[in-house]
Amino acid sequence: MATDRVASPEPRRRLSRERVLEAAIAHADTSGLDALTMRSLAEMLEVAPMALYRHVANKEDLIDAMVDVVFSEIGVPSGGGDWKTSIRRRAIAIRDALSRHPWAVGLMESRRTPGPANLRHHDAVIGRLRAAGFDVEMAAHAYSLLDSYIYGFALTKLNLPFEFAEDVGEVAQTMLEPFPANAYPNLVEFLREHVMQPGYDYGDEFEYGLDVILDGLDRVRDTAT
Amino acid sequence: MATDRVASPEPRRRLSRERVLEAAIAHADTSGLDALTMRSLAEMLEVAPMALYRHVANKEDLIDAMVDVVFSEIGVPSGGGDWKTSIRRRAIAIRDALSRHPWAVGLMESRRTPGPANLRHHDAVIGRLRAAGFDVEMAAHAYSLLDSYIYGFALTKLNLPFEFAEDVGEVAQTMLEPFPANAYPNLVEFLREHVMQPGYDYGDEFEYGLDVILDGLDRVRDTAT
DNA sequence: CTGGTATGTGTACGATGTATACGGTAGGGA
DNA sequence: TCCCTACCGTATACATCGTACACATACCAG
Repeated sequence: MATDRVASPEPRRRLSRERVLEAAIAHADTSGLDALTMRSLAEMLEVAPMALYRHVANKEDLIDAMVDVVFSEIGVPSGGGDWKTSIRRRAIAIRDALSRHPWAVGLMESRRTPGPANLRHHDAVIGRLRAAGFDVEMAAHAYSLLDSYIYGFALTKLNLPFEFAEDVGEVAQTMLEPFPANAYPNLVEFLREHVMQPGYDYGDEFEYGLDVILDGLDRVRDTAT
Repeated sequence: MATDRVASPEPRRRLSRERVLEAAIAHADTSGLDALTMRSLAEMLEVAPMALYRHVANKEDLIDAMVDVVFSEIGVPSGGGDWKTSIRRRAIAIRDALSRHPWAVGLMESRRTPGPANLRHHDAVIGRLRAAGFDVEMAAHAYSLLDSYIYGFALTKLNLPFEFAEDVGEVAQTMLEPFPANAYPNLVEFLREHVMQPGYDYGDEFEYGLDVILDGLDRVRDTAT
């Protein structure tokens, strides 16, 4: 018998929590959270489904861990410089992370057992706001406003029934088709004169709204001082 | 045989799309969207599960219709008066509707086949902004900013791991327990000096942020004119 | 080598959405 | 009054999901 257990071409690497997490995130990134079943994940890793349960307690625990990986990718806001610059950078880091990992939208704030990267992130942002001169209450206002906007933007963008200006014509067509022509004149004008224009990308709206918010917060911070 | 089919105590009302919708929304309101299964819904209505499929095409169609009911509850912004007042009222109407129907958060913007109430709502809001002097592009900015905030606030509020100031102590305790003491000093200060104060209600943050946004939009509208 | 612990497997169960075929019933024309 | 037909509710069944449980195997300490 050729029991060459050393030179086996595929050494059949041991499973680990890290490998499970990595595969789960890759799978969710490309196929969505619905497609992430314990069975499909096991197939990717070429193990039996139940093997996963030696490394994650259950699917909930798996998702908790996946979310914490996303938080760790976001990092924490840099310390020095203008508060607006560093908070702005954080907002864009979140948007980018959520655009890499769309499945995480709607999960980021819902973990009842937040991981260390999650807590570290919140701690750092609050610290940055406090250092910028926001008192505790104003920091709460600012944090709520910023995160509502950031996650809300990701949510509405994710849920947009179209992606690029090319599709949007057809989508709008099928959306409005079952209804009488001219039933929604403002909506039609809006779609035709803005959304369907070449070069339109809803994602561009993000920074505009973000700056309105940052300027508004800066103003109330000044008056409070 | 006493075949009094008239005076039967429970006339066994016929099913209808309206009855199915009403029951589905009531069930989702009290028990969440996860608990809304075709089987549990059928049980509420005292019919066999498959009876539902005479009135809704499938679960997706059911949820589409439920979302449109929520849109119809929100209504459309009033025509007259200050634009800020009517847009502010709309924002609060959405928040209230989503607080009655938390399951709808995350679904409102994702319907690929929006119902009539949905389209009517969007049409009216765009119309109100245009009438207030926003050009098409500025209306797009404003709409994106407002809705991102409104839905984002609902999302983060929904996902908050605590509800009232009483719970928050325990929740914070269990959240921070597995980590070294003083690992997250800013977070701890924030929880202790703000969130755990008597009378704290995260919901109160909504109007503060909303007004920052409305003032910001008013300012850019003025400069554009 | 030997024994024990960590890791992977096979099988099975209850829940879910829904396809398909069937049975009852209401209501309108004869 | 009777029957026919269209509609409405039912019974059964299947694929897919998360995961409990008992067993098999692989690896490491003595």
